[in-house]
Amino acid sequence: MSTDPADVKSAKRVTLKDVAKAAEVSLASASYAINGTGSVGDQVRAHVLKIAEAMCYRQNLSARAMRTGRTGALGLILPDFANPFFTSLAQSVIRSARAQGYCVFVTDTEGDPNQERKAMHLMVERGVDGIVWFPIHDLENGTALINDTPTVVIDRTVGGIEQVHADYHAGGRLAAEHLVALGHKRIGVVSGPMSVLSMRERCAGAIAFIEQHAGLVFNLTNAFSYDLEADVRMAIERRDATAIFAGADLIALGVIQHASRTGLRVPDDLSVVGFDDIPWAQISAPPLTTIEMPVEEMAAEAIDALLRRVESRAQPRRKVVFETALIERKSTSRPL
Amino acid sequence: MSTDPADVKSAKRVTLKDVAKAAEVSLASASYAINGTGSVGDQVRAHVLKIAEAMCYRQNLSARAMRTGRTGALGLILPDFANPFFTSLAQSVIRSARAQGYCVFVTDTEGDPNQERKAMHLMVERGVDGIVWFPIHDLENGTALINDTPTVVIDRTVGGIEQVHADYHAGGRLAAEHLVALGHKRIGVVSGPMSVLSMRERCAGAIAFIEQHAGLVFNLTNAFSYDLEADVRMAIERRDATAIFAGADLIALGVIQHASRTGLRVPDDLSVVGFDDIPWAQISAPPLTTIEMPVEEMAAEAIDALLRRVESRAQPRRKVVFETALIERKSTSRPL
DNA sequence: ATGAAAGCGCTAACAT
DNA sequence: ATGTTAGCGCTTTCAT
Repeated sequence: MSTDPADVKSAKRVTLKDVAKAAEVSLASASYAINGTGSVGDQVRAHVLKIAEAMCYRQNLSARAMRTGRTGALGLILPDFANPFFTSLAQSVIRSARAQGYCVFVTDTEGDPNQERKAMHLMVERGVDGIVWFPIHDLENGTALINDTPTVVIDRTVGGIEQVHADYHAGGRLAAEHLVALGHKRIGVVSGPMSVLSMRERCAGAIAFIEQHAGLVFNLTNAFSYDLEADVRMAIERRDATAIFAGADLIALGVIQHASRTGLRVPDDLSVVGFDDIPWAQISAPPLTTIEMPVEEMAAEAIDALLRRVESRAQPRRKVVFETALIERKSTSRPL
Repeated sequence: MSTDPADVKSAKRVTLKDVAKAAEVSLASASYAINGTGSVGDQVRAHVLKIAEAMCYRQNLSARAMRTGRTGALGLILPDFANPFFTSLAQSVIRSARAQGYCVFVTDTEGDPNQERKAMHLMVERGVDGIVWFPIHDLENGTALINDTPTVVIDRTVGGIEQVHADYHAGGRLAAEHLVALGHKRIGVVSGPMSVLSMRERCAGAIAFIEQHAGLVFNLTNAFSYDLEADVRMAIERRDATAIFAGADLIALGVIQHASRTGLRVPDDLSVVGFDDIPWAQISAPPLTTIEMPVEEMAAEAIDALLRRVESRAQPRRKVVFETALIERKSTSRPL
């Protein structure tokens, strides 16, 4: 009579054993049928599958993990969720992983190396099959942290671990070339924190080209932030640069807004190039010209490399470097 | 001699048994010591802990999960990572969960109800202790999907499941009040997709107040997107509204940029209010006046409610509603 | 093709 | 306070 879910009982989940019993086959056959492994007769398989479906059977992946040593879970560790760059990356990683049948634990470290260490430990305890790691800083050697769990590092330089990078140096150069090609002679640089190699390289790439083909008017550092420090605000107000290369889009956006607020028109009075191509870049006013890295491809490569290591730990340790590209929008033009 | 990790062997992880053996105690005592459960002598506990540390012991949480029926993992399911609103929410959920010792599987459904169903199943299989769910649409009844896993829904209305909402109606009214208080008499509305209750309520709240205290010049719908549809672009260009309420910040930003592009100054010629207070709102030009919901508190409440249900399923099903607030920035002013 | 049974690492009765 | 031991649900070897 009552098919309603009022028969809650203790609501125990149905197990493979229940299915096997209901289907009147052995545990093994049920397992074979459901996983498509061993050998089972066609009608048996079909029958088991039907029963399982009818009983709403769901595998217990913890149990399976214990037997197989594989959890089918991956970990993603990144410094800060609030930063839009990491968000794009997270999305790509999660989707790539899903496409390969993996689920991902996501955690951020709030920029704190202590939390980072704890996060790594936690992932290992949880038995993730692999870790995609965007470290806070470059590291001499990261092997102690990962405890033999297959890991690939994105964007940073960490000894002893496979890495996926973009060609930051070339990217910086690309930005500078663009500015010089436009005819700019007096160019300023506002870098992000120089503590990470990827930032040093962007700026080195840009500066080398600028010094050779134009003039470097200033070279300042700012936090990885939309808010500008006093010295860079002053440099903008001094107006002796006709163009600025910013080491990150967030900073570039800050530059644009400070310039606008102090009466400089972008791009007429001041051209601005960023780096990263975060989503915000498209909706800024004017839309930001920037250097893009192929985030999606980098994420896919990270996952591929990771799963390759999961299959067989004896992988050569590689570092794959992706090309960057100039995305020309409206924040740059010829100097007046 | 060689203490270097060259003795890789088969690199088997050290188990509790190994620790117990090395510490010369029973498995149980080792477990007690490490989990701080049962009763163990102080020196024994200390000894076990030291050995475990020295051997780099890490619990196997799959095994523990199998015994205890608890995985210590939560699932977060949301429609779309690219949308900045979900990102803030995800960050808050992850941090709240971490504070309570939980790790979270994150997945997006790309706005596809099919993927949503699959995601729910996957979470159940993985044995998450609970699910924080931001559904794509409102649902008559969601109980079939969750298969008895404790779940709390955010922002949507789903029958049979605990919910955490903001007071959308009051928020919409707040926005309208602000515009009317500024002296606007001709106000337009650009809503987001009306298929979800939270959007219908925002707009209902705004429109009711506008019709009573000013004039509703137009009432259009747009996708949840920065890009504007033809009819709303035309409505803006027609210039018979001095202010616009947008059902979402993303849309508000689109309105601002289209207005600017067609020669309207914001806020002088056109005031714009949004809804959500996404991170981008602060950096738009001009910074966007908007209605904020307390995302962090909502996430914390969701996690709390969830964990309460995890402790004991026999919780009354509640719906908790948070207040919204007006964030006054620079996109609104008195009409000229 | 199918079944019986061992055991993954752990926790929690239960004995001592 | 400490030890012994029975499973949790599953996969997989080994018989049949």
